[in-house]
Amino acid sequence: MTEAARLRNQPTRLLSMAAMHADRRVTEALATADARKWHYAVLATLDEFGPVSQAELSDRTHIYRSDIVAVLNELTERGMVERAPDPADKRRNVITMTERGRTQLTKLDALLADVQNKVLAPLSQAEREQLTKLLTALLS
Amino acid sequence: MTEAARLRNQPTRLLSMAAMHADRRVTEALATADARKWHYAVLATLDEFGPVSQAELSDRTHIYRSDIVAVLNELTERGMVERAPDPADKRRNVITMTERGRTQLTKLDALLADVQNKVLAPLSQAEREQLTKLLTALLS
DNA sequence: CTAATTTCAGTGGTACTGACATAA
DNA sequence: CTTATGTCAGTAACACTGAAATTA
Repeated sequence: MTEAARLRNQPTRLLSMAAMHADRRVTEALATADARKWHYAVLATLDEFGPVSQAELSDRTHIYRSDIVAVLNELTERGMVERAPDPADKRRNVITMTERGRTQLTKLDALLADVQNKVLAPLSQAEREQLTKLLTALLS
Repeated sequence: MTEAARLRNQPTRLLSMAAMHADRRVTEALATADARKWHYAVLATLDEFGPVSQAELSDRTHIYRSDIVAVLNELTERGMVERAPDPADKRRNVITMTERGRTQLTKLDALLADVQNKVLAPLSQAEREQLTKLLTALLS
């Protein structure tokens, strides 16, 4: 059943649909490891920048400060990060990744690498680079 | 403040971010006309295919049947569509666009054309076509 | 009896706002 | 006094599930 031409011809709609399709696959893959996108973003950030405050985590992942709280609650429950008050600034918490978090991150990396391959399967290597270039330009 | 390299290097994340950026602009533009994406999808579909049932509307727009109900309630309140029982099949409703709906659609078309231009501004004409081609390939 | 249509109720991840207490 | 941080409460659009009543 065909879409209206007006809808088909909106580039932003095409972009949304492609993103949704890709996101569904990412979400499915992460779900097999009891994780979701925000969990990955936080773990990857902690791995690269070491122990940081929630505010910095928010700035680096672009997850709102108010939303970081719940993500960290979930990751703490799962034993993947630890939340401790910062002695140097009592307003802050210092978030540290645990060994278990590191193991999880490695697992999620593998799952995501697989998703990228599957999602980008219809494109050649040159086309993948072209896509990255074009999308990056859109965000500048 | 930089993102972790692991995050930057996920093409699906880049795709999501570009789509979100575009979607925000679309949403903002439609909001100035008291509309949202689903409203436009329904009006555009009615314009192209004439009066149809809610089920067909759902199939053509990819909005779930259960969600079409609320969208149609909103469009009916605004006097842009009319919902009448189908005499030929009493299970169905026939949805018809009103004159006011047609006027609104024209307005939304203009708003969206403007958004497409603004969002795609960083790309040349050739690049826009390339992007469309690549995104279409991702969806096949 | 089976299948399609509309509707309602509800969930879940994400994006985003506003307010508040605490501490710098 | 102002600003930053963490937290909570709540909203909104969207994607999706399940079930119920009606009718084909």
